[in-house]
Amino acid sequence: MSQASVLMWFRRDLRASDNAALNAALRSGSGVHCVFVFDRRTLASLPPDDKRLAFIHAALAELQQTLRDAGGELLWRDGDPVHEIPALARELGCSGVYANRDYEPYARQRDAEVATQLAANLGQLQLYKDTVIFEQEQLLTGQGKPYTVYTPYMKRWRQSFHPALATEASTALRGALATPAALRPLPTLAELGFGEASLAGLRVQTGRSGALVLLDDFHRRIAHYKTLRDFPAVKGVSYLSAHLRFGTLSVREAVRAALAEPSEGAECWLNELIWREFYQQLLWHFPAVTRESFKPEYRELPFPNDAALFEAWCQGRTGYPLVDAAMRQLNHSGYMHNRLRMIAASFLVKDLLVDWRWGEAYFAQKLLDFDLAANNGGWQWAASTGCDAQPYFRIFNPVTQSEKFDAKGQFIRRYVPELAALDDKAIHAPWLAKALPAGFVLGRDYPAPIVDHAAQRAAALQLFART
DNA sequence: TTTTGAGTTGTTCGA
DNA sequence: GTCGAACAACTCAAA
Repeated sequence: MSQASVLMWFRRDLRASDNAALNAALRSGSGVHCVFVFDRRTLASLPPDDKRLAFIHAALAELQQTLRDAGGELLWRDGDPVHEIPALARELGCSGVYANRDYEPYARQRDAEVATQLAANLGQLQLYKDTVIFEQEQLLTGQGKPYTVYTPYMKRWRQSFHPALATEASTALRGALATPAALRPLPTLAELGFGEASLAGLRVQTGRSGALVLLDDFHRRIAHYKTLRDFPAVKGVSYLSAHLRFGTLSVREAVRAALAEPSEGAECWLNELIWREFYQQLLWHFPAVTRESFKPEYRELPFPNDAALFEAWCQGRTGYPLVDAAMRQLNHSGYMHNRLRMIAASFLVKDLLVDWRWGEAYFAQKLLDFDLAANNGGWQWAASTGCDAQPYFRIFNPVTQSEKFDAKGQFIRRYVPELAALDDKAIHAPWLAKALPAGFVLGRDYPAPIVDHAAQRAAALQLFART
C-alpha cells in the first residue's frame, strides 16, 4: 500500500455511502483515514441528557463498524477541531483533509480556521457540496441576487435540477481505507460527560440502519404525504428530519425517493426538500438572520416578553390543549410534528407576544432534528419577520387549528392525559364547554387559558402595525 | 426602465 | 353549516 494518505473528517454526514467528500477522498488514490471530533465548543452548551449526542453516538457506532468491516477505522478526538484536525493530519502525515461543506456561521468560521492551520503545515481542507442539491451561488435570480421568495426559488430549483445531481456518490471502501494502527472503541456517553439513558423517550430509529428502515417505510406512504401530513395523530410524515440533519440519510437519496414514483404526495414532499434548501441558502447569504429579523422594519418590535407566559409555553401549561400537547411532545421526545411547530410558534409570538428568538432558542435546545437554517426560517416565517412576512394572514387561531387538524382530539389525549375524558368538542377549548366530566375542574386539573386569543390577536396586530 | 403577476401552510365576517 | 370575499399594501422576480 502507498504511504500517502488523506483524512476524511465527518461532521453532519454520518454515513459511509453516498457521501461526496468521502467519495472524493476514496478516489484520491491515497489511503483514507476517517475521523470524527467531539467538538467541545459545541458540547459545552448541551445539557447532560441531550438526545442529539445519543443520536450521533449511535450513528457513529454504526459508522465505525462499517469502516472496520472494510478494513479501516473511525478515529475520534475529543476537543476543539481547530486544534485536533491539523494535529491529527500532521500525526498521520496526511496530504489533505476532506469534508463536506456546512453552511452555518459557526461551521464556516471553524472551517476557515482549520484551513488556515492546515495551510501553515501541510495539505489543504477540501470542502464538498453534499448536504444540498444546490449551494452557495448556484441558484441566483436574473439580477444575480439570492432568492428571498420561496416560489421563484422553487421554480428555478426544479428547472435547474437534473437526475445526475441526485445520483449516488459512491466508491468502494474496501482497499481504499488506510489500515489503522489500532482499533480504539468510541468513548461512551458517560465518558463524554453525558447521561447514558438519554435515548429514553426517543422513538426514532437511529443510525444508518435506522435511516434506511424509515426511508423504506416512507416509500410506502409517500403517495399519501400531501393528504396526511398535517394531522399529528396520523403517521403521515417521513420522520426523516433527524437523519437528514446528521447525514445518516443523504439528500440525494431523499430526492430520489421523491422522484421514484410520481404522485401528489411525492411532489409535495419534494417541495419540502426544496424548502430545506431555500432556508440553507438564505442562511448562507444572510447569516445575520440568526441574530435579527430578516425584515428590517421588524427588528425593533416591542415584544412585552412576559417570562411567566414563556415558562408556561415551555412547560405545555398554556391552557390551550393542542399547544400544550405539542410542547409536551417536544419535551418528552425531542420531536414535534411540523403542523404543531407552526401552531406553537404562532401562539408564542402572536398570542403570548414573546420575541420569536426565545422560541427559536427553546426549539434549538430541544429538537433532535434541530437545524439552524430550518429552525430560524420557520420561526421567522411564523413570526412574520422573515422574507415573506404577512402578519395579517398569519395569526393562527389555536382552537380552529385544533378542530381542523386534531378533530377527534387523539393527539391531545396522548400528550395531555388529564383531558382524556373530555368529549371531542370540549377538548379543543375546555373553557367554552357547556359541561365538563364529573370531577374535572378547570384551573385545577388543567390550566384555564393563560391569555384570551381574540384580545392577544388584536394586540399582536397593533404591535406589528406600530413600525 | 417599466410593467406585471404573484406571494406555503389563515381567519373572520356576513350572506 | 357552508361559502366567498376581505384582510393592506408592498416587494420580489421576471418579462
